Amino acid sequence: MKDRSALRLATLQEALASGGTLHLRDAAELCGVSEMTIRRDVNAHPQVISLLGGRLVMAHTPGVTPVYDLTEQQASHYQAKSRLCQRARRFIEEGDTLFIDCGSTLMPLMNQLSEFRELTVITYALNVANAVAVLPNVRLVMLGGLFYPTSQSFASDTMAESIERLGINKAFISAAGVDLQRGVSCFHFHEVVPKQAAMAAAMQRLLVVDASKFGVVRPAYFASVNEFDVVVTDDDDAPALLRDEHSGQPTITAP
Amino acid sequence: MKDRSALRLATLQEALASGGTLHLRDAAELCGVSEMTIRRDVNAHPQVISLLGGRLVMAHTPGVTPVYDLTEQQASHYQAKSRLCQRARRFIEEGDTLFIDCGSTLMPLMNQLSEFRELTVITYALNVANAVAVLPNVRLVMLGGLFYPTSQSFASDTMAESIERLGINKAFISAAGVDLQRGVSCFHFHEVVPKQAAMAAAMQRLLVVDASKFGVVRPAYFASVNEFDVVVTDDDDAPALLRDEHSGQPTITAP
DNA sequence: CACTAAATGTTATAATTTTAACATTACAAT
DNA sequence: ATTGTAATGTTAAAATTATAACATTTAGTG
Repeated sequence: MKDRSALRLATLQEALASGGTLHLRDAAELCGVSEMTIRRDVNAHPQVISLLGGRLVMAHTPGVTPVYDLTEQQASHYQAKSRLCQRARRFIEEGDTLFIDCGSTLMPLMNQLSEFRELTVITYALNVANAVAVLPNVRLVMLGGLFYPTSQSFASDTMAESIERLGINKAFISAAGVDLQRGVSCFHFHEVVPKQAAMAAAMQRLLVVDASKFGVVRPAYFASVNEFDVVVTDDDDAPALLRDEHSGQPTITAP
Repeated sequence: MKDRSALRLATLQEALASGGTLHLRDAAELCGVSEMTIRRDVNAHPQVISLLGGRLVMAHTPGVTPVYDLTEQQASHYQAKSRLCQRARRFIEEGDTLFIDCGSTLMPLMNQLSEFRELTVITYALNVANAVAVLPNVRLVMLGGLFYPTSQSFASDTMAESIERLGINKAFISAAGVDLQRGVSCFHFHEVVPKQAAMAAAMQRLLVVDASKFGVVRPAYFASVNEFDVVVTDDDDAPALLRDEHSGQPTITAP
């Protein structure tokens, strides 16, 4: 017998390629077989198509949910990040033009932007862009270039001058390491130019970092701590860690 | 009473940001409320999070399924689009640098790029970028600018010159209307500049359109039919529709 | 052409999810 | 404090989905 199963799988994959869901009964009708057969097909290839509440969804295809369950622990980790961003949110005002850095730290902040009437977000990160693209009240400006998967962001040789031309109210910058002596650093060198350009162009510079980043140094240095106007953090000891004789010390958010 | 509902939504969104699913009971425990409350929260915001077989999934997040049901008709419609792109795929060669236009027509083509060893994709569309970003074998170049939700694409005053600087092998262009006399057109004027610039910069220009587009004229004209080297279509009558006395007639893919 | 084995279909049953109605709690304003 | 309103919780019933066991069909083989 020919492998009709593979043929059906291909049909269903095609149907789902653009990223929707297909009800089991429709899939069965589409393939001209019983629901049970579709069930068996799909269960035999969980890495291709998954069955979720009677509906077929792609498991892995570009732009589609890998269907696995988050543990409660994983989920609560995001809660902590979310709290950090709730502090950062207090610095945003109606009508602001915000520069949003790449990384996962600032993602929860994007979910809070729907509370404003009108904002503009400038970013060079794909994940940030996606989060903002669905908000009808936020204008999105994307800085393009070559894509770097590790940071989900773009870089180009013209990015610095593109940023110079923009009017930025507040630059929200994230980092992988913060050290009073050795400065603020990140993992990837391609992030340095956009970060520095945004800081130069912005009226206010905010560093958003969780407690785990203090005393850490990463490969790519991009600024000293006192170049920032505000440090937003969830670390109770941050004020002590960042105490400095310099006059240009940033405000540190209380825990 | 404070709006705890929005807070829970943000928490759940954050938990789901990396693209998994969260069981209703875990979501309830995570937020410290009953399952019914989560149900109500989620049902009130179907465009943010959907409930699918007792599990929460993002409706829109980066690389994640928008959860709506494909009808059988829609599903087979995608099959048609997919077939169209299978024809378009035959023009791609190993190592190519491709310009990919915005719209939904060319999305199935992105799913087929993993069959190549190495490619480069240049685009100004967010949905295309998301599809390509997950392919390890494809270099992605994004053209940024202000985001236009209707076409999920970006536009800027420097895009034309950005494209001029790029070396494009093949430009895959989509359209909303194709007419021999009135030319090739799309809905939105902001798409005109990138389309024209890409066609000018490319070594080969391919128009990819399904049968429904022939004889249709849309607001924004951007090219005449014979500016294209190839017309990829699933319309059997296309050769007749596009017959022309001009010498520069494009190749038309056989049905 | 009968035989075998795999694939598919059918049915009944179990488990789960959804819905609806109503009870309870929490908050705000007086 | 008291009351009204909105939010949340609880429960039971309905609808849906999943599983398992067994019947039937189909394709390949001698």
